[in-house]
Amino acid sequence: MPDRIAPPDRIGMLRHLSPQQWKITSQEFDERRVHTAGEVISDRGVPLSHSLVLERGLVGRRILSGRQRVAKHYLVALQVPGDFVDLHAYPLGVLDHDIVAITDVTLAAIPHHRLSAIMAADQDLTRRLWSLTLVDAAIHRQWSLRNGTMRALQRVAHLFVELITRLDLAVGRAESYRLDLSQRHIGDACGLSSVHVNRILRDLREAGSCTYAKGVLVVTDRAALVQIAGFDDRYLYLPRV
Amino acid sequence: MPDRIAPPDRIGMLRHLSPQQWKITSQEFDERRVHTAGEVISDRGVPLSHSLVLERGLVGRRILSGRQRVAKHYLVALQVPGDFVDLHAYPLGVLDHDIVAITDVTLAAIPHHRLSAIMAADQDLTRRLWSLTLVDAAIHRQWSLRNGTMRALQRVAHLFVELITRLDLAVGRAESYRLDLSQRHIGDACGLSSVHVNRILRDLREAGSCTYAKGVLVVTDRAALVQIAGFDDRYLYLPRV
DNA sequence: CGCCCCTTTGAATCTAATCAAAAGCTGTGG
DNA sequence: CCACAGCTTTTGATTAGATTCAAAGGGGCG
Repeated sequence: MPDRIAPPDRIGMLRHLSPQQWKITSQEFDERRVHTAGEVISDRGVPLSHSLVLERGLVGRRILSGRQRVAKHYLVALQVPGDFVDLHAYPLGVLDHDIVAITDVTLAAIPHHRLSAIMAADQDLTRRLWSLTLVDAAIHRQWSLRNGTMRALQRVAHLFVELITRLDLAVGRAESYRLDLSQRHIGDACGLSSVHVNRILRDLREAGSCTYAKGVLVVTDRAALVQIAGFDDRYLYLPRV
Repeated sequence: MPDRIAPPDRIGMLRHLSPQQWKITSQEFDERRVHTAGEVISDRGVPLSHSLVLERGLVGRRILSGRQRVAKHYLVALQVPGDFVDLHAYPLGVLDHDIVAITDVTLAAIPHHRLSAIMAADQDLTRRLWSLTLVDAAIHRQWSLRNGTMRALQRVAHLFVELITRLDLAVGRAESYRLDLSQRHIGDACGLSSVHVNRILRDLREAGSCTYAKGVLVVTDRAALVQIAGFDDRYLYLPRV
């Protein structure tokens, strides 16, 4: 019998799997990993033999843009608890981006050969795991749209609404969220300078929709924030609860 | 014996499947479709029972941004011959974007239930089809990076280099490419106004790297264009040939 | 205490959007 | 065959949004 760890909870996007499917899958995790804020969890181009589920904290997927003198970071994705962070490494083998811990995080790791084994026995499970990676792709499309068509205020609002919508699913609805993103992180995700993000956060505060300070987002007027963001959650393919 | 059509060629990204796998898959296509430039091939939110391989022409994936008075179009992806256009509709069932014909196109359709049948018999084929959808996701990440971090000149150059790299794989290397994208299309893909795209095309021409006129891209100095784009093809996960 | 990173604000600059207008092309119908 | 409508391309002028540079204040940590 191979080594096992206590299985991760079935929360957030993992609800796309049935309870039975998650029971089978979650037993195959063999390692729990802890990283502190800022650590690089895996580097682009390195072959991976495990995939990770995020249990606690926030993880970013990062591309170093323009390998000129000043390496600028750009965030192509943020993962919340209940997300597979790098399930796409299972079919692809190697990733085109780094994975970094935004906050202190804990992750559960499952070896690809075990994934392979349980998928061989359940075609529907395969289809659902595949779907999970495609929801990520849908989110990429929306980020691309965001940075391609929206002004700064809307971009930040849209990012906020996306994150709280996903967090609602993972940890329950609240009016205050500990994101622990620096203004630089927000800029890296929205294609803005951190200076400009700062001004936008002031604008959002003065508009009375939300305040962001010390890594905590307080949503004072959710409807207003959704309105500014022009947010439509269909692209998230939220599982029924 | 169900109805069949002449199988599509195994070109471009389809080379991620082995010849044997493609032989099996390509026999299951049951319909060939033709659309003229500008037609909507499928609408967001509509359940799909087939997936499509692009045989000829260019297809765009489009999101209508800001459903206010003036519906603005944004292109989240462009597909070239040899691409599955909407394989992700197989696991997802429904798409979050429209699919439109940029040029006159021909497509081959395969029903999802047949895909399901052949994947049940070949786990490696499943993994490779899954990979194809993940290469699309990697391209989304790069588009997001492009619109999030690059200035207009680099964005257009990067789009051009990406497209010709993918077309090289599908139809062979050349120094001239019939893209048939209008300047508005290029703007919709790069998050720029068509007016600005026009000026950028002039800049690229005057820089001596390429000329774009009447839908035809003539690459006069490929190295210079790649240089301007800061292009690194690793994200395309190109199959060996 | 001192260092470093994050936040905040101001000023100048620059990039791209917007507004406006004309020229070129294409297909249609008289 | 020509006239016209509609769309794309092109250029100019103005405006708006975001970057960059600069500098100061705050907080956490060794």
